[in-house]
Amino acid sequence: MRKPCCDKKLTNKGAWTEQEDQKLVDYIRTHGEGCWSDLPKQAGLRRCGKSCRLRWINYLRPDIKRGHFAEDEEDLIIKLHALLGNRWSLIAGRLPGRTDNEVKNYWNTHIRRKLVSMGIDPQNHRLHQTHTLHHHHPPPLENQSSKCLGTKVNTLATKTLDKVKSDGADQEQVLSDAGSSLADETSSCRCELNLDLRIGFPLLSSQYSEQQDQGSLQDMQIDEGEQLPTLPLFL
DNA sequence: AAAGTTGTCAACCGCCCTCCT
DNA sequence: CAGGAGGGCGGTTGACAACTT
Repeated sequence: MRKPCCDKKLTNKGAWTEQEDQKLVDYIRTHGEGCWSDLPKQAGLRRCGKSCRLRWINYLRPDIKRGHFAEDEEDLIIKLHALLGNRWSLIAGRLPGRTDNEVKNYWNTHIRRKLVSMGIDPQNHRLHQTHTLHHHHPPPLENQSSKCLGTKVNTLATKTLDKVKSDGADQEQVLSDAGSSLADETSSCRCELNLDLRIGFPLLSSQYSEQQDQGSLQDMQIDEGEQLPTLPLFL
């Protein structure tokens, strides 16, 4: 039986009060982050150390960017999710001022639903069988490219995660390499993907939705070698 | 206006990993 | 090497708000 991390009878739970926030902020300003297990006692808080850490990281930290996600942030989340899966902390690490919790919540409440409504499986980023963008130009793109890309991306994702996990691997470099590597890998397929893993892309998801709403994507012709819209990823 | 439903997001839980002894 | 402690993470919950009937 695992020991609880703190005595539940002596700790408060639920929403933090302003006074508690102030105590936590004051303590960290003076002593810095670290040693979360001792912090509550030192700071005079009746909270579990983990709860203090979470409150600081997700809410009180001064460099946190709160509020609505920008379109380019949303695009980046989708791309990184296609590459890394539910590794929210890694994804959040690429979004300055965003926390893993915030990214995870945003994914579950906004992006996931959006992808589903567009006929895309949010887990593997593939189009469902019943949806196609190319009604007038069979065979559908997803049949040609997704099988080809799916395997490559899965392999690449595994490699990427291994690198990120391994000692001394620079996350920035690994992700950058993964983007380039995938571009190389996909060059043999019919269509190319823009996998630039940075904020700022030529076609934003909102524009994509707009075009889809207007039906323009359904009739869109994609010539050989032409670049796909960057989102969503047809993996 | 009230009741029911859905959406959002802060916070908690418990598992896993790493570090230290 | 084994075991414990602490930190980090992803999944889930629950309170509250917003919306619908």
